[in-house]
Formats: sequence, structure tokens, C-alpha cells
Amino acid sequence: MQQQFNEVQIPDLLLPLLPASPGSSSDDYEGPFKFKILIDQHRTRNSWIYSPILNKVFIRVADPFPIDFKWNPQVNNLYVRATPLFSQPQHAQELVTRCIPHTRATYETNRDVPQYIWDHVIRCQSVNAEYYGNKEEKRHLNVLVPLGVPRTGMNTVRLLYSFMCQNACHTGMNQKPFEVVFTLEDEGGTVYGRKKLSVKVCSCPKRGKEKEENDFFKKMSFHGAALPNKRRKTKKVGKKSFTVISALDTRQYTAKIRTSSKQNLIFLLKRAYNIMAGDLLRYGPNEELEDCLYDLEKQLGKL
Amino acid sequence: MQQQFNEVQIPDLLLPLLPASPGSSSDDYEGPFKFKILIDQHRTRNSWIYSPILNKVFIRVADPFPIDFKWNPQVNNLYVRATPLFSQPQHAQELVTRCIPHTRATYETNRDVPQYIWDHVIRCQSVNAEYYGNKEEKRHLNVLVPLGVPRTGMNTVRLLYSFMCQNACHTGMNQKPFEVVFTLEDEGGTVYGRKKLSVKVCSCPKRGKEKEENDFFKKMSFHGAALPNKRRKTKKVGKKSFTVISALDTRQYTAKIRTSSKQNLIFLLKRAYNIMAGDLLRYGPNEELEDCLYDLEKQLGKL
DNA sequence: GTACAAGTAG
DNA sequence: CTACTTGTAC
Ligand SMILES: [Zn+2]
Ligand SMILES: [Zn+2]
Repeated sequence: MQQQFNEVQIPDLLLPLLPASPGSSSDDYEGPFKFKILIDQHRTRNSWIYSPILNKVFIRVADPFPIDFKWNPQVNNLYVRATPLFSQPQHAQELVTRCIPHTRATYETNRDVPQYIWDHVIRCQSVNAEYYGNKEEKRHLNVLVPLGVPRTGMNTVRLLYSFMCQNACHTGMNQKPFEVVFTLEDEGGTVYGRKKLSVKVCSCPKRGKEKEENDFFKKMSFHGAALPNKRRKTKKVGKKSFTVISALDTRQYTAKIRTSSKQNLIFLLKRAYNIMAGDLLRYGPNEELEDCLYDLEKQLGKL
Repeated sequence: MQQQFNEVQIPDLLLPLLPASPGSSSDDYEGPFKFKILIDQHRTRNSWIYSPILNKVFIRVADPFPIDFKWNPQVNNLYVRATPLFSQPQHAQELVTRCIPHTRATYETNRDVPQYIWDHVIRCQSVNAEYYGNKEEKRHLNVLVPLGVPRTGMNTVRLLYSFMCQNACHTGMNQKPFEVVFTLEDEGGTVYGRKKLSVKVCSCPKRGKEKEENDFFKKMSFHGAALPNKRRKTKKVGKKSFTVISALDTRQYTAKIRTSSKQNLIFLLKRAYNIMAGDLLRYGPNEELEDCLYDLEKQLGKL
């Protein structure tokens, strides 16, 4: 049930509305090259899961994760740097490094890998990847990759990243959430664009996503347990009709849309959800909006 | 409820009936010096818990654990060696060593401790403790301590041990259960006696003990879920009377004992439990005995 | 002492 | 995917 909700696929056109990290979207900027990162969540058979609402990827350790980079105009001497940083302000200055056991020569993922890479949580599969930062000098570890140019017929360049420690690694990240900051740079290190992506590396990506999305909704609807009483009833007439209450301008509009199939109903509910989720994130906390989202969540949960 | 049952204090006279490790008591032998290890479970304020039925100590990492050693006749040039070994046969030959993070210089429990001790899961607080074994040569790590002579008026020597890794330490014991083999030796390494004690080092000793004792009872009473139907009813007349069914000779004897206080009732129930637990362990699986034990467990659980 | 989090086995 | 284990926070 809740699961179904989590399968929501946000249309690409809505993606730009979602901040890199909820509440701190101001850190993102596309800059003169309209720098974008795209996550191909429609691909099935992914071993990872992306939560658009959290702008967060849930992935297993060492699994390859593709990111498509987009920039315009197409100059060919740009680089993208991926730097992991702890998300919580109180830990933001701590270095994100691999844990002690994962940093050992005997660990299988370090075999045939140069030692200076062992400490890096983020690896990029590109042969041109260069690893920067220094644990002793307290400079954040990161990996820099030349973007080159998109293959003919494409307007993006895809890179494969992998995360070499779990968030739970005791002597490493030790449960602290982190995000990857992608910066578009030139050879001189000048930054032209920045995009953030939160990541959770764990054994059960699906479980983690569901948990964190639920927490997010609970936090958003800060009236918590009081909500169920306030919830508007969904009328069930004929096939199925449903109520959408918009709060963009404080007034509420009710949409009654008789849908022709369950699939269409779900599609519409999700669509409505995504639109209002975008609004919520752009305009900040708003009780009416949260009510609508909560309502939709419950409706989707029951389907 | 179950808790109360676990508070059972087995009288000292019953202790010898309990094997060092259920099902493998033959590995224990007292030898010419009648070598014994005694665990002072009556002492309150212990940070650790001992399960007589499992012959197992549940303890937090690095907590001091006292063991009283007893031998006769009283010669004064004997030593006791403590060697941790994995309990499961398929792991028995693997070395029990500390995990990678706990083996680092930066770990606080290694401060001011010679490096050759860092690998040892078992430490002894005695200044005369000597650490043997070798990880590279695959010789089991152990700690050897001269026993000296009991203080005047005592017939035992107390040593304090501590366990420097948790069973759960990923890169160390990694959840595998282990036991400590105590051997009574002379200067030449000749072994005169051997006693085993299972140990679980964890964050919640009480929880661990309850869990493992329950598992043990479930395994013992292999008829499992069928038992509740077969359970004899406890008659409640006057104060409280209870039924004890002995199975030593296959026939069942019912004891109806009217007790004068709840405390006395509990004492009697526990006593009965311990007697039959000893029988069970000496004579092996026996349905009637297990029924009686199960009955008593339930009765104690309700008090 | 309870509830949660997250790796793990089946 | 479910259930269990076990460290951890409150
Ligand atoms: Zn790690
Ligand atoms: Zn350890």
C-alpha cells in the first residue's frame, strides 16, 4: 500500500521544482551552463531507488549508479567534481571517508585499486577519474572527471558512480546522512554550477526509502496525529471520484474527476501529488498544502 | 514475567550438575587438583549476568568479570590459561581475535597498553598476566596467569577478566558464539584440569540471556507449540498449590505443597526447576521432564 | 526498559 | 520480502 505510493514517478518537467536537499535548495544553482543532473529512475531493474521528494538515492554498497549530466552551451573542457558532505550542519565540516575495515588492503574492493583511492567513499568508474582531497589535511575527499562531450545524438553525458561504504559503517560515516555535491568546473577549478544529491548507502534501499519518505511526510504535516480527524472524506460515487484541495492562494478548489480506470485514477492522484509537493517545497510549510498531500498519500495508500 | 524466571539462582550444590557447555560437558575435567571455576552470581550490582542453564556469561564489552578458581591440594606453582574458542565446530579452528577497529592504536582501550595485547579479546587484570598465541602463526591467543595461593581464610583465588570485543564486532567475531577454556597448568604447560565457560559480549546482556534461554528451552522441548495443549492445569486452592511432576523414573509424582508466602512459593518453584534442569542435562532429552520444566517456567512467569 | 534502526538469513 | 538480531537513543 504505502509501497505503491513510493512507486510514484515524477514527470521530468517537475524535477527542476524539487530542490537538491529539502530546505536548502538555495545551494543548488545551474549557472551559465544550465548545469543539470538527471537520474534515470524509469529504468527498471535498477538495484537502487531514487526518491524525488527527498532528492535522495538509496543504494547498496559498491553498486554502480548512473548519473546523466547536462550542460549548455556545449563546451568540451568542463569537469564534474563529486564531493560527499555530511548533510547535518553539525557534521558538515567532518570529512566523509571510508571506515577502517573498508580501508584495508585485504578488503576485496581495494584489490588492484591504488591505495590513494581506498579512503574515498565515492568512486567514479571513468578511466579519467582523478581523486582529490586529503584526510590528514582535512580537505574533503572528492573525485573529478572530465565530462568531454555527449555522444552524437545525445545531450547528456553519463557517468557511473559507486559508494564504497554504508552509511551504517561504524568507524566511518556511522549513520550520519550525507549528500553528494556535484560541481561543474573548468580546468582551473572555477565553479560554474552546483547540484546536490542526497545518498543513503544501505542493505535495504527500498526499506530505507519508505522509512525516510514516511518520516518526511510526518514532519511536513506537523499536526501529526491530529490530521486523521481533519481529513476530508473522499466520496466514492460510481467508479471513483476524489477531492483535490488546492492551497496555492489559500482558497481551496475541489476537483472532482471521474476516471475511466484505476490506472488513470492512480496516475491523476500521483500527478496531483507531485504538483503540490513541488509547491510545498518552493513555498515552504503550508497547512492546507500538507493536508492535501496527506489526503492524497492516504488515497494512494489504499489503492 | 519471563524476567523473574531468569533471576533464578541455582544453589551451589547444583552447580556441579551443570555441564560447562550443554551437550559437550565431556570436555570439562577437574583432574587431580579438582579444578573448579566459580561464578559469584549472587553478588548484586553485577553489570553482567550468568545463565547456569547455559553455563554462559552475558556481559558488556570491557566490563570486569570475576572468576573464582578452586583447586586441591593447594600447591602454589599452578597457572590458569584462558583461551577463547569459537563454540561451533565449523569455526572452532578459527582464531578468536579482536576486530579491526578495536585493534587500532587510536582506540581508547589500547591507550597505555602494549601492542601485543591489542589483538586479545580476553584480558586479565592481574599484573602477572602473560599473553600468548600468535595471529600470524594461527596459534590461538590466550592469557596465562599464575594462581599463587588463596588469601588466608579463602579457598579460592579470584581473577578479573574482561572481554574487549563484542560478539557482534563485524570484522572480528562477527556474531559467532565463543567460549573460554580455562586450563589449570604447571610451569611446563602440562594441563591438569579444564573448565569451559560460554560468553556473550553484547550491549544488552539481560536481553541476550533471556533470548538464549528461551531458545534453549524451545529446542529442548522439541514438541514446541504442541506443549501448551498438553500442559497440566495448576490447581489454585486456598493460598496457592502447585503440581510438580517428577520423571526421574518415568512415573509422575505430584507434589502439592501449600506455601505460606509468595516468596516461599517462588523459592520452591525455582528449587524444583533447578533440580529437574540438572536431571535433564544429566540424562538428556526427556519429554516428561521437559513438560515439568515448561510447567514451572510458566508458573514462575506468572508470578 | 522500550522502541527504533539497519544488517542479515532464509 | 519477512523475520530476526542487536547496537543505540531516549
Ligand atoms: Zn565501510
Ligand atoms: Zn571489536
